[in-house]
Amino acid sequence: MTEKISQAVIRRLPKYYKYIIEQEKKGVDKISSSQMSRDMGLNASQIRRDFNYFGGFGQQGYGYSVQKLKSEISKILGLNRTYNVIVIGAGKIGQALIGYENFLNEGFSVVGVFDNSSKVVGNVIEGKKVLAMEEIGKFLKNNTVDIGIICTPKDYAQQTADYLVSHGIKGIWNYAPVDVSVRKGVCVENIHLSESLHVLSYQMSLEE
Amino acid sequence: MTEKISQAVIRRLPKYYKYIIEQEKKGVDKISSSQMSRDMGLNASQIRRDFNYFGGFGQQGYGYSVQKLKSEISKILGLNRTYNVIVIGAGKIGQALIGYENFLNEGFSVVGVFDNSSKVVGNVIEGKKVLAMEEIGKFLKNNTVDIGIICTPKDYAQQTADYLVSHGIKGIWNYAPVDVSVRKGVCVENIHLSESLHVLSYQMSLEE
DNA sequence: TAGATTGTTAATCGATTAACAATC
DNA sequence: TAGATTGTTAATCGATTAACAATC
Repeated sequence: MTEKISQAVIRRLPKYYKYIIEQEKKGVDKISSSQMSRDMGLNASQIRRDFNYFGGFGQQGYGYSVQKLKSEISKILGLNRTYNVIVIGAGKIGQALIGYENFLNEGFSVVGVFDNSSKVVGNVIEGKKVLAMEEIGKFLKNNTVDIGIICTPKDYAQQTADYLVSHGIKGIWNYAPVDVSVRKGVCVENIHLSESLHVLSYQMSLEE
Repeated sequence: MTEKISQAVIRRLPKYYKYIIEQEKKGVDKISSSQMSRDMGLNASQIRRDFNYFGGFGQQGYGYSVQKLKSEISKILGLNRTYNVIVIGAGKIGQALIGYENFLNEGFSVVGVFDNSSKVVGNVIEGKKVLAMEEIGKFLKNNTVDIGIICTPKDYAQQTADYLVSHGIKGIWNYAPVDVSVRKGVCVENIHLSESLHVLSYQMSLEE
């Protein structure tokens, strides 16, 4: 599998995964690319080609086993393990993410919550006690943490990322409205909620 | 301007907008595509071509006026007006969005908040009183509302969208973890936070 | 076997980029 | 004017899709 897999393909994988989970819940145990095509609004060739970048896990004349698809895509996405996660910044967005049950379902476990404000430190959110920022270093020494979710104000985002990375964190999920950059070998996803709001207003302005 | 503008171009516009706002804040009043290219990590030709889909607003030999770029892109994105917004579902995510100051900056005004739970109805969140779900109909009759932000549990998302659309709402920003569909003429942006988390775990699994 | 559907190649389509003429 | 930088075309690159052979 030396072939380079494009970002476009990768961004479709979570959609396939979600769809497969739904099918599984419905009790479906076999699915064809043409059925997926109709349900998901993607081209059937594209679906088959996407799967085949990873080796192809269908059966000619039959289709795809939902079980097999689920386990293969889940493996590709790295969802066949658990991730320990900390949340930095227990403001509104931080709190929302701590409680986002969907993450917990899927192997992401919030093991620590940190905040700067003495108003928040000590509070319990979704069963997690908020610790003071100064304790992060110690916490990271004593616990294995895979991912840091940055929910700080934007002026603290980069320094928070730097700090986490220097303490061995390998993944950053950043909700501060500014891109953070990290060294090679560390992964980051920058979330900009306003971008999609602007796309929405763009589209609305076309309708008039 | 009959030429079709691709989704790829449109998704870059908010990034340009954000960048321009930053430059303006720094007091920069002129910018070249090559400088933007370096700062944003995009190809300079692409930047110029993107702007030229909308008519081109630079000056040869000089570059782009930050003021002009800002006002043009803002106009294209439909940000030269105010949007009245309601939030349906005052759970954690709903609350986070109500308080997301960045929206308010940019002409999005939360005029109503609704929830089903009697535990929440009557509470005041960020200065907004939470109303009961039953009041939406009346509210929409008496107020102009442009956008509905859906923060309900996923099983209520589609019916909420249908209801809002039937009462004249033209834009839906959906945070429930399920795609909602709407009739032609109505705009929707479905947000799936977990997708980017899965892309993150995918990337992390490549690093091992 | 006949029918169905994948896997995979080749063709098409669309997006990105290089190049340079236009022009401030 | 000389220098700089846009606007725009043409070339390149990459992603999507059609088509069909492979095969269950």
